Amino acid sequence: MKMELLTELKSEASRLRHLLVELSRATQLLEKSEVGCCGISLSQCHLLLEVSRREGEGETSLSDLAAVLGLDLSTVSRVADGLVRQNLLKREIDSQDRRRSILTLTGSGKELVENINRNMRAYTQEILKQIPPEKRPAVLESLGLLVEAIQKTKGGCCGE
Amino acid sequence: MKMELLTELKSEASRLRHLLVELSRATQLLEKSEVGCCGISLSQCHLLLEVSRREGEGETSLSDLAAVLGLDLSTVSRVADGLVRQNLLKREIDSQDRRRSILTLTGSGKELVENINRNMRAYTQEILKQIPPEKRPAVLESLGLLVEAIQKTKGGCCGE
DNA sequence: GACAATTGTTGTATGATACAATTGAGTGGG
DNA sequence: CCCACTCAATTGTATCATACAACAATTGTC
Repeated sequence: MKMELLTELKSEASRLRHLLVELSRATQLLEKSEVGCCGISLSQCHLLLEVSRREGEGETSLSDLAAVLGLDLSTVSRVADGLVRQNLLKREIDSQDRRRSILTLTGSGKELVENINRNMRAYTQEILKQIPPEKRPAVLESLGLLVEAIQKTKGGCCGE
Repeated sequence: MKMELLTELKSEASRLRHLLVELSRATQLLEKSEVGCCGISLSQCHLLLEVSRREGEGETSLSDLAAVLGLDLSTVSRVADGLVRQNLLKREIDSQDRRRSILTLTGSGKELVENINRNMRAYTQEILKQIPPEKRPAVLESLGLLVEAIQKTKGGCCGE
């Protein structure tokens, strides 16, 4: 009995692994095809969307973004540079704490985000349409479970 | 009626989008943490695993890999270079068609792949353990549906 | 055998990223 | 009040990942 469960876990794990690889390739191709069209790079896009997502929930500093995006501050600083240079973001010094830079969307920034959101919305709808309507709730629920499970599992390193 | 369905599609799409972003971040962090430990880079790891996966199903050339991995030939060529230099892969000229290079794992290559597989197996099992056993089959099925759906949806570009 | 197509390599450029060193601000203890 | 300490951001430097273009070697076709 115990044996069977273990075997099952292993075979499920192997399937999961394969699916994760597939998924990663699929979404990568996807992002590649989406990008460039907007005139900004992929990481610029991520950063811009994150700033947009956080507007209304208080001000966003570079270190906030670094934490959320899981990137080094220096990386975020440079990516933001690009967006500021393209007049999509504005950098302002926080008057409360003058070490912090606050990022906000400019007018063109907002427009671009609107555009990107429109396209992403259309795109995810297309994906959903490929899935039978009655299965969609299950797919979303499952994906949620998976994301949570991955986040909980802090990836141990090879050697340890 | 129609209206409701449309609204539902939209709200599901929005949730899907959010989940995809989360998933992408989670797996990215994951890969980052896994990598480096094996002494090879992330793309080297992908390539190496792909070569390993294809052993037994015939010989693997650089363009085969480029196609499967969705990368440019030049990229694959250079990534493979690194692995050959580290004596993990062997490059041999196909005697049937001397333009082609056939990649095969060396002894150390096989060892490393074994190691990586062991760790990835352990890791995906850990993820699965975070999901209630009765839900696992549904999660796997859903993920499969999703991958398929994404692959079918050829990503249209922003502007179009 | 000339020419088009295929396979791979190399030059060059860009993007994404991290780590280390540095600068400029806040902060708390003596 | 000043010093040591911490924190936010920037900049220098290095590496990896990647693409496109130009080129070389082969192969297959007519």
